[in-house]
Amino acid sequence: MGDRDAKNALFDQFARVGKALASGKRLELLDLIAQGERTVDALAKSAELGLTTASAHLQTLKQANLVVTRREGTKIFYRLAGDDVAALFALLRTVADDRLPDVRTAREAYLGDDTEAVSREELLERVRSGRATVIDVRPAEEYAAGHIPGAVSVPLDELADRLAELPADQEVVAYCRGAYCVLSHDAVRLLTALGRTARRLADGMLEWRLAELPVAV
Amino acid sequence: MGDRDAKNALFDQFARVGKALASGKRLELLDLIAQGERTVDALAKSAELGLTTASAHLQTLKQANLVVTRREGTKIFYRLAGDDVAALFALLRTVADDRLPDVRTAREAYLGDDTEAVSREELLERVRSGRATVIDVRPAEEYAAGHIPGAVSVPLDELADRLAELPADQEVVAYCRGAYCVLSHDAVRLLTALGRTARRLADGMLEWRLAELPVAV
DNA sequence: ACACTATTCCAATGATGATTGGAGAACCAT
DNA sequence: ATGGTTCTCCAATCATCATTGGAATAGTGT
Repeated sequence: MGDRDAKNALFDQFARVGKALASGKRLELLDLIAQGERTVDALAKSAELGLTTASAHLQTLKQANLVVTRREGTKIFYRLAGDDVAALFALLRTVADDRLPDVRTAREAYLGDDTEAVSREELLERVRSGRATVIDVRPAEEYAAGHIPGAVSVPLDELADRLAELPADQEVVAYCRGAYCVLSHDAVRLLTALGRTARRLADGMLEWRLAELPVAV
Repeated sequence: MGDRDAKNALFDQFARVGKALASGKRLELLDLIAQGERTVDALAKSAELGLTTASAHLQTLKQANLVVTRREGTKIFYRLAGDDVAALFALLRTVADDRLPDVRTAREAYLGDDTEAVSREELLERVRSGRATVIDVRPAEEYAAGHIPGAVSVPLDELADRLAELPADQEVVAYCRGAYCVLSHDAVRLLTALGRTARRLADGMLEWRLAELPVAV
């Protein structure tokens, strides 16, 4: 047998990444950061956390080297250390969803009634043939940090007001952050209630990027 | 914005999986369980943990549904809930290794001086052309639970005694549990010290299985 | 029924993590 | 320099987790 202390040290090092992923708040911050770099203040507001609490969690993520920071004046921007981190995050959620019945329950409670989904392939095909309008319903800054080519930014809060911009005779496909983002679900429910034909991308920008599909900036 | 409580509940559910992965001891248990089902007692001994401590950690893994149990008489066998869990575990280690310099340090300290490695493809090619003898240096019960086709079980403890079984004019390729398993490193160092030509598989059975290469039982 | 084995449950202790407000540090603008 | 902004550090409190020995449970063999 190899040296016990050295083995413990190695596995404790692996556990640092596990520990970073061991809090719902941190996972929510990661979910936001995965959409593009954000400041501490913006992240705290989006995740509805106190500034110091958010900062403490971000420090934890930073010490696990899952995120890196960039300073610009008084602001500090956090972004993912790499796409391997996004892949790990996505796999964690998939495993949780596949293994834990409570995740399915919580997901259904959060996302609401299921709406019709289209796959990434179907979306690409619809865009190519001009048969659908693709809208990005995330906040504008996330769209700016990278979006599906051809998609129009229509943040969910503006959707009802900007309905006229969307062709009434065409299907609308909405997408947002990822498989557990509520925005596209809300968008489809809103559009359907207003008499439009709408569907949502089954997952979102996170999975799109991980599938190495083209991203526009 | 969606319902805050529901969103917190969802992310806290995801975090259950993270929490399960947030301990070096549990990761070591997972590493062992990934090689095939084992009893609590066997796992406690292999990981050098107290029985109740091991049981408590196994309960944690079980409550996260990363492992499942099977009873046989008085014994309870733990095994992985699925290969998705193995993939998550492997990705966690890869990300940790790529991101945390301390992991590299701890790995080098544990595995010792680096020995020459062959890729999975090279191993397959060498076996096919009969140019190498492949030995599985894990404990016999792990070999029994599944091994590389054509490999011979020579647990590390028996290697020195069973040297005569290995053709002296052929290269030996040793493999063990995975990329962070010390056994194949020790085997190569031992064989080289005894004048044999030996190399090790770059990773191990965990990665072999995840690559969906054939497994013999 | 009884002893025996394997494992979990329980309770107690110590260790680690989360959250918060307030102070401090880095930077910018005037 | 001074004041304003953004964020981190510090210290205190509370909550959660790890570890342990001993009791309890489930099953086997006599």
